[in-house]
Amino acid sequence: MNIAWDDLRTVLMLVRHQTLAGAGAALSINYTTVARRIRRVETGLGHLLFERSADGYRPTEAARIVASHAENMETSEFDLRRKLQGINPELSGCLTITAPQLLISHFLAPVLDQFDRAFPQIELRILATNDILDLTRLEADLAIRISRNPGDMLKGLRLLKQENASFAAPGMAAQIQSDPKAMIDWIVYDAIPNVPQGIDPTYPNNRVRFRFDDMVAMLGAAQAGLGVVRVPMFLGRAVAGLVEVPVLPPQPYSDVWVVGHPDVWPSEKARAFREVLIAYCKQHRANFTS
Amino acid sequence: MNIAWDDLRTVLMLVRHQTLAGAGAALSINYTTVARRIRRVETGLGHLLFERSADGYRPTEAARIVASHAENMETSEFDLRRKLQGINPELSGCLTITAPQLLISHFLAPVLDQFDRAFPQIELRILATNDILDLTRLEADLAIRISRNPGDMLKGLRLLKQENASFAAPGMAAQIQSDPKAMIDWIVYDAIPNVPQGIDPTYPNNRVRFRFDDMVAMLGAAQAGLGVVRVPMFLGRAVAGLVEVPVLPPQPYSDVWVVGHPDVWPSEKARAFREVLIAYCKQHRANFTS
DNA sequence: GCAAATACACGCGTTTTTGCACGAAGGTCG
DNA sequence: CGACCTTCGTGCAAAAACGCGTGTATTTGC
Repeated sequence: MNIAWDDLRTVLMLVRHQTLAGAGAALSINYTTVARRIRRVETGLGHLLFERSADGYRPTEAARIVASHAENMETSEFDLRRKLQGINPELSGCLTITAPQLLISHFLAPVLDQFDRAFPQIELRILATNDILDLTRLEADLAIRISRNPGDMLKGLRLLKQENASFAAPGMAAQIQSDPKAMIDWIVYDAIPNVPQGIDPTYPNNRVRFRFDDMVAMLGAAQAGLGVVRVPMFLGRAVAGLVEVPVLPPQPYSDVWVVGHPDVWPSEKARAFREVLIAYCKQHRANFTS
Repeated sequence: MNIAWDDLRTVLMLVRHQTLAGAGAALSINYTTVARRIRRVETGLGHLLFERSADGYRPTEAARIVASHAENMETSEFDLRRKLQGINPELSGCLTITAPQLLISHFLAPVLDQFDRAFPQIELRILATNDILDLTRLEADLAIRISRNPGDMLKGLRLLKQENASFAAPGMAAQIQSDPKAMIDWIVYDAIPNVPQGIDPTYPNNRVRFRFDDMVAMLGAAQAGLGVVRVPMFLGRAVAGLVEVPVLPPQPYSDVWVVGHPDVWPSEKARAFREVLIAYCKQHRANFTS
């Protein structure tokens, strides 16, 4: 008569992943165990939940109903874990931060060092990705993001105003300076596949030479002298082998924010990290604008 | 990192019951297991959840937070089980009905017999109680209730209009008839502790002799000739050793309803039971009014 | 048309979880 | 003040759950 809640979670995972192995991996258990739990919950509820086939378990209508309620339970679990994280007074344990790779590698790395020295009991976990992680699902405790506002229902603090500008390898920079009317090759980001707006009329001839989907590769190409890139000012300045070129005058760009879920935001560990982070940003804010 | 949902339920039960043994009984597990699970979830979450003392486990603030979220999960579980019950097309398995004891013993018993003969695959479970069971928590699938409306958010169908009247043992009835002006002793229900209103002026002298908290005992007392009772008409007529006395003319009384949760209501088993029930009530509705 | 890959089913040995019996501590009542 | 009741903690054996290896069916790719 009594149904195990963990079995409901197993159903949810199987509905999501369609295969025993996939669900097992998501739960960090063997797929055989998934199969056993499914059989158990099926007999317990008195409903067939999946049609077994050679290419996986196909959920029945009943399974979808189970899954949707298990999803509510999962939401409650995340709510709970965030709340507990928020009231945790310890300055020890794990703290997960996410930020764009390039922001970490070319600017934030010293913050990590400082924080680790100041709070050696806290194990810092860094997720360096351009993906927008789901802070509601506790994929990270705090996120450092480049955007116009915190977004969603998140709490946020603006760390830095920033501008972007045009950069190129020194050789190319010299060539542009010596012949402003010559054709200027641009390396642009896939998402905005045109020559930037607002180019100084001194340089009338511009074209897109390459479109990239990855900023790291773009910087490499620019370093190799393949063209001019528009990047945030801190980044162009921080990358060796690039110099600013006056083709594109500095323009306002999305700001740098630290954001977090309201539940997690007040936690001691998050507060401690923000303190170190804010101090560091204040100290180096000149890097971000002209 | 991963927290077992069943452990959260265990925390919920311990917060509710305060003692390991109580929580264990509620979960049908040994109390040592409760203690072990609590320890496990405490280390898993990194929060102390209970203060151990000789008279039980006292929840901390963190435990209350866990419990409140586990309560949401429990609600989801009940939602789920009702939904599944509602879409269950089987005419087999268990069906739980609740009704007031006296309604069952003096009127509904034949329905149970008929239903069991018509649907032998369905195991009928009867909760004969005057308590209002929580259909949301699936304490019963259907309830037969004496009330003015279905109540809550429940679906309902009015089965019978009924009236009540005054009954007494034959000896007492004869005495009342022979001497209408003599003092008439009443046996009344605790909840309404006065002589009923609307008594025929032919019988001017009335007093409360006993107040009871239990209807079965009241009937016994009336059978023994201790006084006059006001009861639903079907009941006075069905009980051996009582006859109607004209002291209190028949009055409208709360009706008989069958009610159920909207999720469970459309289930095949519930539908089948209602069919038998309604037919039986139609056939015998004359018993309930004058 | 055949081989590789993928996915499930089943049986066996191991690990984990659970229940039970016993003992200690604190509170209650005569 | 002492017997009794309730409650929790611990050690041990039984039971349940689990992971692994093997076998089979079906799909995919060449």
